[in-house]
Amino acid sequence: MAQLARRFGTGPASLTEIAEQEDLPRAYLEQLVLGLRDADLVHSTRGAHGGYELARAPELIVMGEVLRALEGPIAPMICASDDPNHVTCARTGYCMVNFMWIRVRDAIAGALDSMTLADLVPRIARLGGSGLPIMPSLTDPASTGGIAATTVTAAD
Amino acid sequence: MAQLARRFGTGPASLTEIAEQEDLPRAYLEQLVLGLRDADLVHSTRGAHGGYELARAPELIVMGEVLRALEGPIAPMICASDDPNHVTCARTGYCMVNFMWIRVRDAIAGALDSMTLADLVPRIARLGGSGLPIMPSLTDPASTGGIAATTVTAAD
DNA sequence: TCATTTCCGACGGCTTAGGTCGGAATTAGC
DNA sequence: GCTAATTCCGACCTAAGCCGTCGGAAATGA
Repeated sequence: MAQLARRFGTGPASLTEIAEQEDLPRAYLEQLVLGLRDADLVHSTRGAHGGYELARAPELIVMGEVLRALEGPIAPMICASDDPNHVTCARTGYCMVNFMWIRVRDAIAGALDSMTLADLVPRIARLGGSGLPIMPSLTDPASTGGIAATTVTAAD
Repeated sequence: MAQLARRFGTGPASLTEIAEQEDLPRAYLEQLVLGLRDADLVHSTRGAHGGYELARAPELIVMGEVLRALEGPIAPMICASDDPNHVTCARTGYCMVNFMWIRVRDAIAGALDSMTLADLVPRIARLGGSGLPIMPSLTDPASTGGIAATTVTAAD
């Protein structure tokens, strides 16, 4: 997704290209991108000179969507799944451990839903194949607050 | 740990007892409690009439400790471990994906470190073997904020 | 027509979580 | 001192999941 974000707006990119640049097996990428396509995060164009491209601008793709598309519902525990129609066990409602996991799950979802692809792939690194992306100082706690700290809605 | 919290102050409880009440295999509990003991969360007294008991009051045991004792360092990804002396991969520092996982990890740690055993095992359910514990309304978002919202120090 | 590329289902290996088993060390009560 | 209760500990087992492979069918531009 990072690769696709960098190329956003420049037409479809084939998996073979991405596989080379990211040093990952193409066959594996295929499998991953399938889920992303079903979640409408990427568009595919088949045939020669085809490939994949982001379905939306990086700013509009929250990492929660990406992760859910790749790994399924967010669930630190089976009994605390994101999935609206998951089977709740009989204890849910009075089980304290479940209560704990729900809070953890919401924390994860909150973090993920407060980041967009654009946050991870800064504009500088988008078109110029300059190499290493510049990132917000990780050690400075103040700077982290600057990233889309608004949309912390743990959907349910 | 919930069981031990309820019995806190009433001397050691044997695993056989707990296994019965919680309907879990004793042999499995043994394995779990070993980690808890090494982390100084429970004290053990060997021999007849021995057993385990909390090393501290439930109010002083944060769930982060418990989880770390049971499951190891908090790490949604190998490259984003809680463990101070974990091996950082070469990309750490400029890898955006790692950046994302770090934020997720901090969210998890924050949630876990803001809950204590006492929050999960309300006083009402401590001594009286009355059955179901009473829990703070889960559906009411306002109430969740009331639980030890202070100690959100993602230790590191 | 052909090379390129997505699409798709089946399969395989390795690691891990979750759990079992058997027996040694320790200790209270008799 | 004996015995029963209990922790302690290492070896073992099993099902599931992650990561990845493989082979081929369908679409499409040149």
